[in-house]
Amino acid sequence: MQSFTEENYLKVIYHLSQINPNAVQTNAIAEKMATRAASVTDMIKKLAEKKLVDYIKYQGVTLTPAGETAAIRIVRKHRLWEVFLVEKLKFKWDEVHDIAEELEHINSFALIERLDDFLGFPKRDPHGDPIPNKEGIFEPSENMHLHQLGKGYTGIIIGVTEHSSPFLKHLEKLGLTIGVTLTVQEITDFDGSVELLVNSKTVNISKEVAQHILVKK
Amino acid sequence: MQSFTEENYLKVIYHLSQINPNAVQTNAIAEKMATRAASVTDMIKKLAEKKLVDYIKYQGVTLTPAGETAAIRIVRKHRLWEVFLVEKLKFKWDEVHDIAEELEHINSFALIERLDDFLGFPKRDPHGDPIPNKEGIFEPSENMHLHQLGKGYTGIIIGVTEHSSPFLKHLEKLGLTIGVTLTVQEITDFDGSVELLVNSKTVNISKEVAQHILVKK
DNA sequence: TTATTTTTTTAGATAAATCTAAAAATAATT
DNA sequence: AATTATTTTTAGATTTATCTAAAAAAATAA
Ligand SMILES: [Mn+2]
Ligand SMILES: [Mn+2]
Ligand SMILES: [Mn+2]
Ligand SMILES: [Mn+2]
Repeated sequence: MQSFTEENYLKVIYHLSQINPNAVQTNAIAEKMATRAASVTDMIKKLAEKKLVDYIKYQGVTLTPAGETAAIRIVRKHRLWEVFLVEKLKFKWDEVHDIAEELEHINSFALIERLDDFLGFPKRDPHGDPIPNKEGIFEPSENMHLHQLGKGYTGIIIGVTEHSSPFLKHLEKLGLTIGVTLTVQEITDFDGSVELLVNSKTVNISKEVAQHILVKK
Repeated sequence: MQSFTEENYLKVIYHLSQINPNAVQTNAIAEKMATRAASVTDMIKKLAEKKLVDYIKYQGVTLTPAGETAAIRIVRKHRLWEVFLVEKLKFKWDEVHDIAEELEHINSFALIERLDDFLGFPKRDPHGDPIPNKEGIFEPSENMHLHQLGKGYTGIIIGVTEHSSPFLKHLEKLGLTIGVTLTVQEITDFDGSVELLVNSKTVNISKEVAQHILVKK
């Protein structure tokens, strides 16, 4: 078993290696964990000792298969708890992250399997992120960022790649929530902002916002 | 805020001072926490520093009002989570304690209030223990141990004062679960064992078992 | 290729929670 | 009241996860 701290490191390394498939840098981990590079080096050595990461000095880390399994288990728990909080306890999608950040460390196999059952085996969390099954397998899906959808195309919002409360509240105000259908009317050359048609109304969003919305055609 | 460890100490001190209203002894805490007396002394000093306990060297500890409030908050969380695990996730009453022991430390006021709402504001946990309300108030109730009920009297099981899995499984096998009506037919002089009538069948239990069942007339 | 900047690691400290062994205080027995 | 037994505390270590400051390596720029 891992400590909470070790689990948080594993999850951060996992997420960073999703974004960039190369070895994960010490500094990148330090920033995500809001800690110091020296602390990261200490912890990496410990995780390497436990065979959860492969580590070469000055060359960053990658998860071993055991490390990835552990990381995915935590991601699974985090996302299932988020579904519980939104679906059952009626939290808003911008309120659940911090609580799930604690709940993900509760250590009981039976608990998470029963929770999954209770929730009806959901495939995505409230932010559209996929939930791996018991074996750690993600359902394949073809998403793209709204920014890349192209003028004239219609898509359905299936997720977001930014989870901060201000961003999520902003989307909600604009009516851009999961499952909503939209059409790209215009992409401005000047600043990359995007004009959308949503429920027969025109909505303008910045390039930055568009880059954090996932859609499928 | 308190650490998990501090919270566990506060809860143990609270429970011990319920059983015996005098100051709680260092050794009693050490036994319950499965730790050493020296460690308890260290932690007591820290809790006294934080004004959560009153402490006189060699004279044991008592909770301050702030300490009691903190302890009751943890008890509330523990018991509400147990209700969730049994009522919603279909765990057995002997399986929930260890999981609740972790969940009780999740730190979110909104979470516990919404959970309480979701569960329909239960008044007792799966073992019959009372759940304090948001303000820390317990509903008054007049229980007695089955052992003290007296020959010929009829009562309803409302709780247990022993939470180990073997004990709870034993009760279940005997049909002695919460809400069941029973009549005392005989109390044996020799060993204090009790003969009960439960659902028109005779059930014999030892004195030790009878001492851990709470009933009301 | 040399110099500069950035990244990463080491060395050494600190704080929290624990432990063992020994000393001190209190309680119980002669 | 003196002795013995029990309980509790102190002293000093250990383990885990941090940190700062300085050294070392790697990457970038001149
Ligand atoms: Mn976490
Ligand atoms: Mn999420
Ligand atoms: Mn606990
Ligand atoms: Mn209980």
